Amino acid sequence: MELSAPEFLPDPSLSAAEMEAMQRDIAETAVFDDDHGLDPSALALADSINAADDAQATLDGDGPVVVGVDQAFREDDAVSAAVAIRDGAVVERAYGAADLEIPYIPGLLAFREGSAIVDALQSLAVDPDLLVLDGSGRIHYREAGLATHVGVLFDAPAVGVAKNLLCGTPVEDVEDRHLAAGERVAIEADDEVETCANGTTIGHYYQSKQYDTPERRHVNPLVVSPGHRVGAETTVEFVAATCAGYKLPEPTRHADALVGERARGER
DNA sequence: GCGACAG
DNA sequence: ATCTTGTCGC
Repeated sequence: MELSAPEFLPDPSLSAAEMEAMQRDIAETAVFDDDHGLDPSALALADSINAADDAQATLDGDGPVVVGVDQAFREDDAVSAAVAIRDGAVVERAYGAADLEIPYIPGLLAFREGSAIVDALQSLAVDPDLLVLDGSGRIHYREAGLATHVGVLFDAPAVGVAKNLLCGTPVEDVEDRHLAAGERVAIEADDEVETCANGTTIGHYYQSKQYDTPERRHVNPLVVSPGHRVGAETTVEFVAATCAGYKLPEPTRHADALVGERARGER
């Protein structure tokens, strides 16, 4: 992939104030509406074809390309893996790495892990139809979380998938009740989100998987939000279409597994 | 001042 | 995120 907005490269040496200022610019550049020419059902189709036979799908290769990205950490550097999936089959893998120069700071995650991700994506040959990042996108203090930052850097459709809520208020308390598979609860901007009006839908809780009997065993919902060029509702559709019976989207699971072995020196 | 805070 | 095995339940 080729950088589209190099001026937004996540330079870890910037001051916190400069990082925040950049995020405000990124949020203004970001598009939180559908601009991708991607049909959620095309992704669902790709997944169902999946188990059937990857080999054939790989040969055909005309479905949308979804790229999952994930990071892992070592002593003092971050490694990133990008896995491209088309018609349910892995068609390419790319790795990246970058020294860890700053600690984890809520709201500034992209400046800690971003360089490794950029490194990986720049070496990716295929042109993704959708990027799936592990973290928030629009659900962010300045509407410029990791998924939005990366999406804007490459001007590619992107969504963020997180396991925990960074900020914002769900329209319904999710702590009290376990959601059923497929359920979604909107997350609205509140005072913590400085760049848009309170009440704006900035993402959703999405229950990608749930056990039949929530009594003893339950699964926590995902927190999904638009990264770039995808609306909040479609973000849920995309994530739903890429989850194949597991809590996390398939592209993310692949990236997870690969980056794990890479970080442990297994590859 | 205190709490909250993706990975 | 990471340090880490088995174990309980679906």
